[in-house]
Amino acid sequence: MLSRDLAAVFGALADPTRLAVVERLAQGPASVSDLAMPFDMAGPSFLKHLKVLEDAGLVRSAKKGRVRTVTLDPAALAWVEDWVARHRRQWQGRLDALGTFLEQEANR
Amino acid sequence: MLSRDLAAVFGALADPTRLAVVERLAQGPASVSDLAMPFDMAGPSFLKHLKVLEDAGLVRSAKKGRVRTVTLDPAALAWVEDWVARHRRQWQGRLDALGTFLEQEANR
DNA sequence: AGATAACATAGCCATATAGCTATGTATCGT
DNA sequence: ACGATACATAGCTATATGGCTATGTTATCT
Repeated sequence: MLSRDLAAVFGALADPTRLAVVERLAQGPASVSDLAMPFDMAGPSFLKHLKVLEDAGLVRSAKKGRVRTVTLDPAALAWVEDWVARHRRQWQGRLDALGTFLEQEANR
Repeated sequence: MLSRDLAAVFGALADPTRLAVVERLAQGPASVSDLAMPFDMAGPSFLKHLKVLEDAGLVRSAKKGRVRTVTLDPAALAWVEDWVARHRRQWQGRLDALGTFLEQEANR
């Protein structure tokens, strides 16, 4: 279904570097070099990670002068949270129904 | 930090096949062949996907006779939901703070 | 104007991933 | 006992991913 794009979002989060970048961005926007600083990684390698995050819709960016500022886009995170919450609830519902069933069985 | 394992969970969900399997399992446990049926894929290929899900802790399984039954493990999903919710909230807090700031500026 | 800074692009390389076929093993049905 | 069923394992292949260096482009600084 829509699982194709959702899979891309999960894929973007499936890497320690990108996960750390998202965590950092949750505290506010930052430039590319600020974001790259904590990582012992060549520039181009890091830029690829940013591209993955942006392609997945987790991040937006705009360039002013020679510095590009990156911002978290909450839409993708909201989507992930919603999907996970829905399936957790559904599973929880199953468990509750099973509990009721076992209870009924016990009272016969 | 703990990001390493969380990345593995995201990685397990970063594939349409595995995502669909999780969706199916949210409705209740199923055997390997039941799970595999919707997919036009060779048996061993599908088994690899199940192994990825199980290694990531998203799924548990037990074999009885010749059939292995697979069950969703809610712990990993809970973890994902918690992480996403935390960072969304943090980001939302930033936005709210910015709103307050702009409002104060407007009133001077 | 020239040097430096901040990305951006191109292209290479090693490993990981996702698929396959062929074959093996342990149950189950008759 | 024997064939069929339900996984499991081994090993191959093609493409994707994540890293690098080298080089280019566009602002900013002095």
